[in-house]
Amino acid sequence: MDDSARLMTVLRPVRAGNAFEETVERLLQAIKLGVVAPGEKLPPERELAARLGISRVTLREAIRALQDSGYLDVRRGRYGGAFVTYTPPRPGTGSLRRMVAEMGGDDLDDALTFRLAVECGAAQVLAATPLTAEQRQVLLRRLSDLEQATLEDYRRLDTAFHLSIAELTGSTLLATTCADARSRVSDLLNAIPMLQVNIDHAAAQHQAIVDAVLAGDPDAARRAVCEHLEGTAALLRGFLA
Amino acid sequence: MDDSARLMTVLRPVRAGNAFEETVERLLQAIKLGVVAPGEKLPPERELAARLGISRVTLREAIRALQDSGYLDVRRGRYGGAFVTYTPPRPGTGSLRRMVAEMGGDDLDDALTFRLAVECGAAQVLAATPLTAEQRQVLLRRLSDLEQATLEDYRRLDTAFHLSIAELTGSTLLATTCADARSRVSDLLNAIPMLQVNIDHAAAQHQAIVDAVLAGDPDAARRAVCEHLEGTAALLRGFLA
DNA sequence: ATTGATTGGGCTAGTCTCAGACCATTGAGG
DNA sequence: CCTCAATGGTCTGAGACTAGCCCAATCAAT
Repeated sequence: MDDSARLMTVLRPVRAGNAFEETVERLLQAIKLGVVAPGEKLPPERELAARLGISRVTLREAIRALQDSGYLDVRRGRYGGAFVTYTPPRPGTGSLRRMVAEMGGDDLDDALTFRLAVECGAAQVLAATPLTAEQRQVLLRRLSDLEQATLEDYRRLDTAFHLSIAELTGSTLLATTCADARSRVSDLLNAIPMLQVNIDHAAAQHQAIVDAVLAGDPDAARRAVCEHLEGTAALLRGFLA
Repeated sequence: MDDSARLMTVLRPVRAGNAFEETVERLLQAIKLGVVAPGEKLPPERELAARLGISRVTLREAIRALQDSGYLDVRRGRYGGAFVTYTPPRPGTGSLRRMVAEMGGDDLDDALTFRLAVECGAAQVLAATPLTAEQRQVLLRRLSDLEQATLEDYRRLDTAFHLSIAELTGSTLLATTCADARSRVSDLLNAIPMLQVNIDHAAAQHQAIVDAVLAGDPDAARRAVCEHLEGTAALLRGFLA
């Protein structure tokens, strides 16, 4: 926490890896967050390369790697493309332990703290903002989508709900940061068995979050998100104890 | 806020620029945030290049650019190095308008919202954490440093105080995010004339933040940071109206 | 004055990445 | 059955970036 800590913070690596690695990471984020749902396809290579600001060659290497790993099914010709084949693996505590071991305990705490801070911050900001009728509708829509979700779609729609809160603030930076925070723990969340008790509990908390936001109560919104995320974190740690 | 918005969020450019540009940006961040104070020097090129994960050639190009722009004074030989010569320009509303025009109004709102969310989130998390005696000391030290600051050092120590809150949470991700958020508005903050009234007002708010954190009251911490940052944001917008 | 450690300055060969052009495959619509 | 638009597959030359090496300058210690 002294000045040298701040040096480490700011003078950290400029790049997380080479273009290929960063591209794989980004595509994996899109897939695992369900931004591109199973069965859907990525944008055409030319368009995607332009969006990501990389060359088609590099993009194709990344797509090839994900194809080899079983995340994508690439088809040629018109109406072809890179189709998402990935579905979250069946939860099991064994795989959870393995993933945490790979990640490292400090990194897990870091990721959970990070997510707690940015999601609480987003909810608080949104609750302090006067919302349009359209914004309220989006939020309620996400909530009802989640309530009617099948077990298959639950995680994806849960992600959509949480990310919508950040998106509705209108801050792109905040939205990308929340997406990043979520993706850092998404594998772990997917490994938690989904019990009906937990889902019901989560549903009540989601409702409380929406209520607080719509009521324009930042403190209540903060508390509701905090409670929800700490519940999830506790569940996670419970399977590790 | 529909699904296409989420596509834009996740499938954004992988890289903000080439290695040279990103390195210049990072060094500028270290200088403008005062992580390397005026008169101090950057780490030796070899060490710095290793930390940033780039080659010495690229680093030297970036340093050269900052030297040409008057941010650094580079001296050879033992006890040489790249010394920071930059000091924040004298505030003036004219330069502020120009900078905002360059930045774009939407980007300004984005940056301010982002900063509000992450700093409130950090303070809330820290207040919810049981602090060690050492952590309390660090926080109090930063506060007293700021209270005794000369006009010359005020901005730098104000930055140090705010960043310490995120650092004390122990989350590297949160610390880097807060540093990033601050650097996005630092030029604008530096352009605001510093009136004694505002400094006194800010001092009281800083004290309120520390009180809430030490008292372990997340809601109060959130409110205190929110009030403080919205005061600054209002001041900023005031000079633009 | 000499020496030695530390630091910036510069060169080269090799790898990564890119832009752009062209080829191959697919399938809907005429 | 043909055609054509959309899409993935491939190649090439140029530029960006890197690792590693050696040179040049500076200054405290001797």
